[in-house]
Amino acid sequence: MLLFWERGYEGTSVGDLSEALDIGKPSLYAAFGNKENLFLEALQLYENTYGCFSPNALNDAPTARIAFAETLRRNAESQLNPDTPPGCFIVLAATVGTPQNAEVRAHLTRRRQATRDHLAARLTRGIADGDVPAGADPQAVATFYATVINGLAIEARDGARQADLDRIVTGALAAWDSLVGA
Amino acid sequence: MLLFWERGYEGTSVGDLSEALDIGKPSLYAAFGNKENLFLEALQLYENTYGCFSPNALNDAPTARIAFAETLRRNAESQLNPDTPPGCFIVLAATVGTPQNAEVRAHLTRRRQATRDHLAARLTRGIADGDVPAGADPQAVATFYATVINGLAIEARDGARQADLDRIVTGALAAWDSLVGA
DNA sequence: ATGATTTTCTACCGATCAGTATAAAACCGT
DNA sequence: ACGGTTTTATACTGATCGGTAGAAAATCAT
Repeated sequence: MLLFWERGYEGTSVGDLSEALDIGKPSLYAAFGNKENLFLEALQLYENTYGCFSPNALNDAPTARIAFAETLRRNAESQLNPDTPPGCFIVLAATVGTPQNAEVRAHLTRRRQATRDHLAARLTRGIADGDVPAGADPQAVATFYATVINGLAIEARDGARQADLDRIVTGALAAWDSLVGA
Repeated sequence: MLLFWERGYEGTSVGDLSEALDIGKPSLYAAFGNKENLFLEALQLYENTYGCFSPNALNDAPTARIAFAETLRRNAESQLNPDTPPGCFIVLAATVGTPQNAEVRAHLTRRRQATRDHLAARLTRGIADGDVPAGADPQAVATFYATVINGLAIEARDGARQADLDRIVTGALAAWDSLVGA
């Protein structure tokens, strides 16, 4: 997971993984089948542990605004966890590459779309709960914050510090009223 | 340029380039030296033609706010130019990869930093011109909008449409007053 | 048109890629 | 201790990587 996170799907060879895990390549293939499946299991592990996006933080908060604030703050923090490579695995590991790995990229695109859908659903609930104006466009607002989350991954890779990311989050949250049409 | 743009640095082989240009590999090497230099020349061509960020649009506008609005709108449009791959070359072509290509990634990181610096410089000028509050933090504001620009590249790659990107830009601009401390 | 120069084509280099055949070694219940 | 099973280490496959040697072909000045 850490190697895929640091170098991406195509930047990580099965030999690298075999060496890092101190396990022979045949054992690796016996356990995971092939490189793509191994990557998908690493992605699953990522989402279950260090994942930069937490649906729980989104749903547990009492209002949509608080939920988004908490989600973005956690996101900014997890993107610079000193124990792991900077930036979000899902955003960075496979955005471009060879045609033969298109399926891996499509899988990560679907994960990013899932994040967008989670954000939009929380806004829809906020409208139902009455803490978001009825005229708000959940898809549009969700896409804006998803864009910020994606952009944070690049910033983190470029060497941004925690204070930098926190300021970005604060700026994004400042747009809330205008975005939801308050 | 189009191949590197579509597939990234490591996702594009010299054989692919040789075939696409209908030029033998030895001719390619005679003209460009090696793959890395060829990539840097493709990047130069990108910045001179389709580049998603235009310093001119930033400096020609009368106020910083208008400059940022124009810059972001042009950016959102160029990221979905139907004649070229979606998303910004500089953001997408090499964000992760093998250690041996670290220098290529560092080069693109420097280009992204240059964009950030351009944005900050325009804000500093805005303060001098009096159209931006004196208390504004140019670096912080510039980093926020750079993050949005980076995030747009991912959105474009994920299949966003022009209206989607335009809404993101509108949302980002809505945060202006709060960001500059008006 | 000719001799010299440049360009291009074919074929190759060693290294590395994802993936595997084979056989030794470790483990297991009995 | 033993036969049967699983795991592991070595060594390999064909394909592709970035890059190049050497010969053929096209170009050029005269």
